[in-house]
Amino acid sequence: MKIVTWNINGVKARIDVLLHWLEESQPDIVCLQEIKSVDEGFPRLEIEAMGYHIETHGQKGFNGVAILSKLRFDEVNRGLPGDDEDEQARFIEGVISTDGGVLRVVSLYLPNGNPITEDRKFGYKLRWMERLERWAAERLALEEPLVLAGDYNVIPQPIDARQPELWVNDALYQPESRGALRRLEYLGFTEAIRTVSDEQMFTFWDYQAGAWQKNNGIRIDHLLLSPEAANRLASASIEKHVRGWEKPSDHVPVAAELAFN
DNA sequence: ATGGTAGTCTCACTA
Repeated sequence: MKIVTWNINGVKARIDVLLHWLEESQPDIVCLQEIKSVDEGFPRLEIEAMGYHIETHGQKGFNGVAILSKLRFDEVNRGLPGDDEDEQARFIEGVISTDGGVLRVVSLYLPNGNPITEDRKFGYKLRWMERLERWAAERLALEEPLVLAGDYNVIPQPIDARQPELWVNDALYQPESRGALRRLEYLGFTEAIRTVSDEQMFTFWDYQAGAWQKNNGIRIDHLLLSPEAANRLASASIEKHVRGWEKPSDHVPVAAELAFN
């Protein structure tokens, strides 16, 4: 069971790239972020023609998440609980039945949080992370295979940035952001990429200032596995080459293979 | 300190 997270930065502008990547990568489940589309605008026909079920949680212009799955959904929940005032589309959970039992998958787009001087940005990010931690603690109690996949907008460690000194005033690298991610992981999650390699790897290169050409990247897209999912982890990888394609997203797909039969 | 790029029912905002 190949599960992938990918911040696609606009699904309508990226549909040709997405279809080409699906053909090449052959994922079973794809968690997309920043679809930047309302649900009715999602280009579902072409993707369904490749055998995927699609569940979206979109909004106009910004944000928006989706899950594509070769297996059908038994249940779908939209929105992160804990704040009825929060109207940003950043969270969708799908429950899928496999031959090896139930699998719970989340596609999340954590707030960027910049600038750190504005509560409506950085405060919102930290409060969102508190809500995510509470939600995750509840779900872990189910003792099911659970994958929290997404753009976390957090650089976990200095090694996860080519030039960490450039990020010291950025919301993605604040001690509060990194501490909140660490607390989430310490509930009992295994981070897939760091389980298979200690090397420096990136998942995002800015469009600006030749970041890709200079390999000036950061690692902010993560797959967090519950113990029951981590037990099944066979491999994990970053599909870096996709950043070099025509009209790319600024993020690349991050994949984990779980044994599910 | 600035600007560099990309996407979106923008004429600004988000990243």
